[in-house]
Amino acid sequence: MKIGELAKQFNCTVETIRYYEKNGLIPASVRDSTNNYRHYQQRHLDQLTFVRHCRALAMSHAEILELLQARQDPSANCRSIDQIIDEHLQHVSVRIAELQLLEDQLQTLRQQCKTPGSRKDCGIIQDLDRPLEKTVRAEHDISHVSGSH
Amino acid sequence: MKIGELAKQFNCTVETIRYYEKNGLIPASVRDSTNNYRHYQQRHLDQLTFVRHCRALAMSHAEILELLQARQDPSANCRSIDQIIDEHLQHVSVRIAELQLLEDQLQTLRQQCKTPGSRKDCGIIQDLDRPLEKTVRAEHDISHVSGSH
DNA sequence: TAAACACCCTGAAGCCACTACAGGGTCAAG
DNA sequence: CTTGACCCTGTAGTGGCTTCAGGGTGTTTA
Repeated sequence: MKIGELAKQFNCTVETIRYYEKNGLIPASVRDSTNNYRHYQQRHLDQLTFVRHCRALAMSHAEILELLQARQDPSANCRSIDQIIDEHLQHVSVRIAELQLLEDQLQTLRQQCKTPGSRKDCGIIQDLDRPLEKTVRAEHDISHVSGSH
Repeated sequence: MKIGELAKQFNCTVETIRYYEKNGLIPASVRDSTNNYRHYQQRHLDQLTFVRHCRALAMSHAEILELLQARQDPSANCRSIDQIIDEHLQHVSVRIAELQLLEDQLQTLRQQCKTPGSRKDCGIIQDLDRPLEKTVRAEHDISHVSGSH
């Protein structure tokens, strides 16, 4: 199976697959000796299924590489696998809490301007001109929607 | 006021301030003619307050630059300001919903391995070896914790 | 048989908002 | 006069791709 076909089947781009291969998320492909095209076999499909499932669960490549290790070693203990999932779940939960706090703050801000008028009287700009609350700054510091975990 | 002092007051690094200046988020600093050190005045403090407040609300630099435009033009209409906030709020809400879906999926996954044992029997790995549900893949496609908005 | 077009290759640069580092200059205290 | 804190510029790194430049290959159709 050629790379384009694989990409279509997995609903991603060929660049993504090449990128995964380069970073060891899927095994190296077999190359056609005449044109150097990549060819994929069942084991590639299986591992790509695993990887894409992990990515859909928002795991980082580092986390996925750890899980692949465990996956390849049947004698490994479950503990390390559980730990990765638990920590990841923790990241996600923290991120949700942060974003919910943010949502509240933005809704409050949005309330400052109920009636559209001139910028001079805009409560939103006036609000943003005030410094941050100490509490907010302390706990939350800076994060963004696309923020780090 | 020198850059280090400013950074301390705003609880950020000097590199961040230099970066903001380079990207037009704060006005160019006045330079000391003998040693080329940056010096900051009240207008810098005011604008940096605004910018840091926006960043604490997870706005992108592009969004902040738009708001700064409106801020500098007292004759501007409130509408554009509201719109930026509304759209940003929308991003945040969507992101929260995505992450909550993710959290559910991860909790379900975590349930697959209740008793620590050998990797051979690990329900988590077995689960990850299965392809994604079509519904999930379709609506959600791929995102990550630090995901895009 | 040749042109058109779809597909494949590599390697480098771009995205975002910083962060870190290399390699220097400046300044105040002891 | 040395130490150490601060400042400068410019470049590279982060993650997970995406895009682009500049090619080669393969199939189909005129």
